[in-house]
Amino acid sequence: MRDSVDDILDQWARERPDLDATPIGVIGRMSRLARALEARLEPVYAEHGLEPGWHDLLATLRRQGPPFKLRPTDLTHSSMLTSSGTTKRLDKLEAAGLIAREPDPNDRRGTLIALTDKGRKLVDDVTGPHLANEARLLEPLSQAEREQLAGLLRKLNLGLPPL
Amino acid sequence: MRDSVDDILDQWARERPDLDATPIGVIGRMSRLARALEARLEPVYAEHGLEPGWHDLLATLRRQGPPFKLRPTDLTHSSMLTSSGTTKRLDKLEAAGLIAREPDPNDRRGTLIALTDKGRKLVDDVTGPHLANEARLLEPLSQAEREQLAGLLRKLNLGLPPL
DNA sequence: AGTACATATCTTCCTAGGAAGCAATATCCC
DNA sequence: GGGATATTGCTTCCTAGGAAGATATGTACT
Repeated sequence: MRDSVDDILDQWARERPDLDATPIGVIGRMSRLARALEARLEPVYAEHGLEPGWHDLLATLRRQGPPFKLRPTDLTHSSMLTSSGTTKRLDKLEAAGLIAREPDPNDRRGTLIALTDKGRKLVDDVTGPHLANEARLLEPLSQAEREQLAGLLRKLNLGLPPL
Repeated sequence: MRDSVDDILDQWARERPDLDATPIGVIGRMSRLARALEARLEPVYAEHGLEPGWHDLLATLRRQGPPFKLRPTDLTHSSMLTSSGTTKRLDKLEAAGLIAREPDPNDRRGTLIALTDKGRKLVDDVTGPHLANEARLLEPLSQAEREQLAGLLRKLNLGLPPL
């Protein structure tokens, strides 16, 4: 079976036979696939009233375990946002009553972000359906193929050159 | 070797042992990796004065072969943008003299987007270095692993449920 | 031919997030 | 201890792109 990236590779082979376009078979597919997958995660978020990106942040707090607190800096790193992006996303989540800001007792510059009870309940409600949805998206692959894919992605990730 | 997603999976196993979080090992890694890879493509674009996303559009025109023309609708699909996003991106590329809009002789509603000579030269200059950069990013994987990864991504892509 | 519906592109309006910069506090190093 | 430097979180400003809608044209069906 061929996909649209195979067509792209054929076009390059015809138009620029001097170039080796095969990296597109990996990187091009991954860019497109990542976006296509994310688009298929959003409906489950939306069913629970979550904007895209909110679950990622709430889940990061949730999986720390009690007391479900992190500094904004930590959330910035885990969410791959900039600090200004994190501030804005936290503003929304705070306005929705899902997180609360409190002063960091160990650093008077800092703030701690805490899951509220409401946020905790919400993330606990949505994470099950969310993971079931992700599992559904992976159904085209066998269990062995999923593990193989995860392993290749890990290897590539660990070998990434610094930016 | 473990990566940061392995830590995330451990956290979920501890906090929510009732859930199967393993899909994150594929989908979470892919989302993060796709963004990390894209960030590492941008410096090469920037060296040639291209904004992110411009190369994708110019390359789509280039690999069609002569006369290097497509309708905006086609570009919308290939770039995974909406039509309004495409219009704006085309505005920028037109202002930069890299593409030209001309009336579609076969459809009076339509427009054809054509690579200008300048656009053609630019995309021909940048695609080589761009592909070399992509190849560099894939160096952590052996040739066999790259093919395996491309195959798994293709399979997953082809099996994706409709949105 | 004419009516209904579909499609192509662009426009308007809006928002998420980035870049740069700021004030407060912390850390380092002599 | 005290001055230089780093870090924290936020603010301001800006832009890329989405959603919804408008307009013009094409297509299908009677």
